[in-house]
Amino acid sequence: MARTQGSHSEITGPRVEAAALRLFARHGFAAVSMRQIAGEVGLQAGALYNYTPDKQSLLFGLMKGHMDSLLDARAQADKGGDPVARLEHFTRFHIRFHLERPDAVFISYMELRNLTPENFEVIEGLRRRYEDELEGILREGAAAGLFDVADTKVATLAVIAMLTGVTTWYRQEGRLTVPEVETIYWDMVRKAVAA
Amino acid sequence: MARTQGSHSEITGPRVEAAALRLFARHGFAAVSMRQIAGEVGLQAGALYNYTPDKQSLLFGLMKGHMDSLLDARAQADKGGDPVARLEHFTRFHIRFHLERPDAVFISYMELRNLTPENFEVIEGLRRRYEDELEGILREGAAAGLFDVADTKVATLAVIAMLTGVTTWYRQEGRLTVPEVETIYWDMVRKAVAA
DNA sequence: GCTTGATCTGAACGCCCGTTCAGTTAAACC
DNA sequence: GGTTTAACTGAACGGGCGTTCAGATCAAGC
Repeated sequence: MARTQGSHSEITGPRVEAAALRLFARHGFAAVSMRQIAGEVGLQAGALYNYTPDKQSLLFGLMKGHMDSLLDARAQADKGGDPVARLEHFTRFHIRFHLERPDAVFISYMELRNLTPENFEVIEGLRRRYEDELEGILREGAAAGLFDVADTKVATLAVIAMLTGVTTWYRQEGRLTVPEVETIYWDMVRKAVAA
Repeated sequence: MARTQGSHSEITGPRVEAAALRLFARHGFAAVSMRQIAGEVGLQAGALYNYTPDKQSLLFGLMKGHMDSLLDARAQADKGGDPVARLEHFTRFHIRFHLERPDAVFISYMELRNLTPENFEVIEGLRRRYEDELEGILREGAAAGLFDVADTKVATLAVIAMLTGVTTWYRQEGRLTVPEVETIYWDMVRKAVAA
């Protein structure tokens, strides 16, 4: 047996990534085997190596893809304006974006330690670039007297931790819609940094 | 060869737990082997089974121990008072307690998915009991008109996520002392829930 | 319709896994 | 000092791991 009916790399490739994303998020990178991923797609393990040089690259590709699309979406979305408006926009954007891809978020925060040092550096750099977006807003607002934060860097990390935490409890079938959640969090963020 | 010089279970037992804690936190439960843990303590893998029935119990014991001591310490520390004072006390307690045991915190938040369903239920229950402590304070303060939170449950989770986030960036050698960090976070928490 | 190249199988490689256990040694007790 | 018991070794168990590759099969272009 060999090449199977209806096999196409442009279909199988994304299916491999999707299966890896789901399984890594569910069970963790180290606990998922290449055979499991292959099984999910309906392949033998060997066939995966048409799509990734190794397991590590598979993980890195998922995380890099997530961070790239996060930074891209953020760049598209930032409409400028005064710091308060920008902060509200950032808050709502962050919540919406993260709630739309819970698996990728989970992996990107949990599997950092399973990256090789070089790959870790890349992801860390992208994460810092995203944090800098928020820090810039807070710094600008503080300089204008609109915000009062004791330590801009700490405030940045505190706000991001608070916002990202939403992914640990939010359920689509729950009692709150995403816009409602956005508003609740924006209320807390606004007050937390208020002058 | 067999029993080694100076071998005592009351010494080896804690050493096994400490090594497992360190290694699980560093590399993740699934990525750490029993042979690695044993090596760290200077044993063969088989000897570990004098101290734990299996690897899963080792993880569960660490997490249960952490949650128990968290709830114990919290029970000891709650001095009562008005909701604002209690909230400040909770904030400072949470930060201090978590910064004192980063490895246990890391494991307890990251390795939930590696617990068997029954063990998961136990840890989840303890975690909820801890969250209820904060939720009680917020509810009491809101009823008294001291706090203004749109959704008490969401506010609870948001505050805890923000506070726990401190463990991801705080370094002992860094520019901030623990009390300074406590004060910065308390300032944000206070304002975030303020009326 | 033939050829070519992309896609996948199935088997194998060497290695590590969690766990068990008979046997051996050191500590503890009388 | 002899006996008992706690602590540990070393080897083995069956099985799964990531990765490689020759060979088989299908899709696509002429």
